[in-house]
Amino acid sequence: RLRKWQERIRTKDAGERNLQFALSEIDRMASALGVPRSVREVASVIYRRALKEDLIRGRSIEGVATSALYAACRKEGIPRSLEEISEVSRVERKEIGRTYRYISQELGLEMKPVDPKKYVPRFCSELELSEEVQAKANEIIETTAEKGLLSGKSPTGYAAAAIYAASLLCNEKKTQREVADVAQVTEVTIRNRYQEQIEAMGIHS
Amino acid sequence: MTDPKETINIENVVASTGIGQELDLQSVAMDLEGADYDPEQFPGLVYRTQDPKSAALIFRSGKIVCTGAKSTDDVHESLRIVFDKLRELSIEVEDEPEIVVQNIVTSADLGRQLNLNAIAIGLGLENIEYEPEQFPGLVYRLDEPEVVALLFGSGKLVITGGKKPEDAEHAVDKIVSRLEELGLLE
DNA sequence: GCTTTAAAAAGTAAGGT
DNA sequence: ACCTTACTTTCTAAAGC
Repeated sequence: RLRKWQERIRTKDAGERNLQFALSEIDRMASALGVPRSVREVASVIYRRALKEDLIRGRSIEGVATSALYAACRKEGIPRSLEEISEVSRVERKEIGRTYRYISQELGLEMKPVDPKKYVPRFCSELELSEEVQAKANEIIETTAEKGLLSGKSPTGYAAAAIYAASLLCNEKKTQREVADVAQVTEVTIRNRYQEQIEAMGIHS
Repeated sequence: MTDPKETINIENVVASTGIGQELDLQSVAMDLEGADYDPEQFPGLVYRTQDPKSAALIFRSGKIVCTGAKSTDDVHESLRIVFDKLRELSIEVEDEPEIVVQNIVTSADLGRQLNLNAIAIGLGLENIEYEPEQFPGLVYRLDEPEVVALLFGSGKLVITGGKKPEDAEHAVDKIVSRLEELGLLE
């Protein structure tokens, strides 16, 4: 019947419009975050897979699009924290987190936990810290993580503390507040992680 | 070495039951002191017992959910108190309503620190959820017994979703042996 | 899906002193 | 800097939206 045919067209158009909306949202957020085009493409692929696997039912298009971008950043090794992602999305942090966990699980993305070292280059450049500080921060993260200090800790707070410690050790001191602001964590978290890290590194200061 | 099973502690028991009679919650709320009833917000009336400490959710259908008790015995004792309170309001309550335990939350201690990153890889990323940016615990779902375990860096863990106290013991046994064969304990 | 109730684990956060 | 309170995760039943 003609009506069924029209309905199919209408549905197809609606689906097409939704997909275009999702992809344009991914593009808009990716631009706002300043991530490379390759990440937007990975995010688009993840979104299309989620669509194909019918994972959007009961969830908002924007939520899935945002989560796909969050996952893509991690997959490409240039993670943005949920806090940073939520600043360019109209979906709240908690919803992005739970949607990400859902699509990650359903699509079998097998995402490894974020390595704090992945945040070092970006945070250090925002703080205008030298390569020497970056190398020192990476060393602190590597060494203390091997000793088991990383379990359960947020990657951003962990990276922030190591950067703070490295800036002190390299005589390029940044205050806890400055580091806390770029990493979007509190000074309390930096203080706590910093104390554990310098103790594990056997540094007196 | 202390057997992790010895460290198991029941933290919460959830059970459901019913008095086999419909209730007018509005009048129960009026007569029962300490009752919280806001049907606009939630259809159940909340009544808390002090000893044993628990919270009972009483519904219009006469069905009741009891949560917060530290043992199955405490669940029975708490519900006995709730039943008596309702009888004092001259509401008919069956002599011994059937009480079904729906969930038991347990905590335990493996006695050694855990490298959650290594455990996440070892158990298989497809079998766990570990997002330290969102929550410090690693979520591990077991098929037998059908429970969920939350593993922490300290070596402590939480087991939930079980219906019998033995479920937690079996779960701890399986987790310990799994981590041992992966060489991730000690 | 949400609403409410309880409880533990450990990390993070916010407000007050 | 401390302390307290509170939110994140997991589970489960109930009735209703």
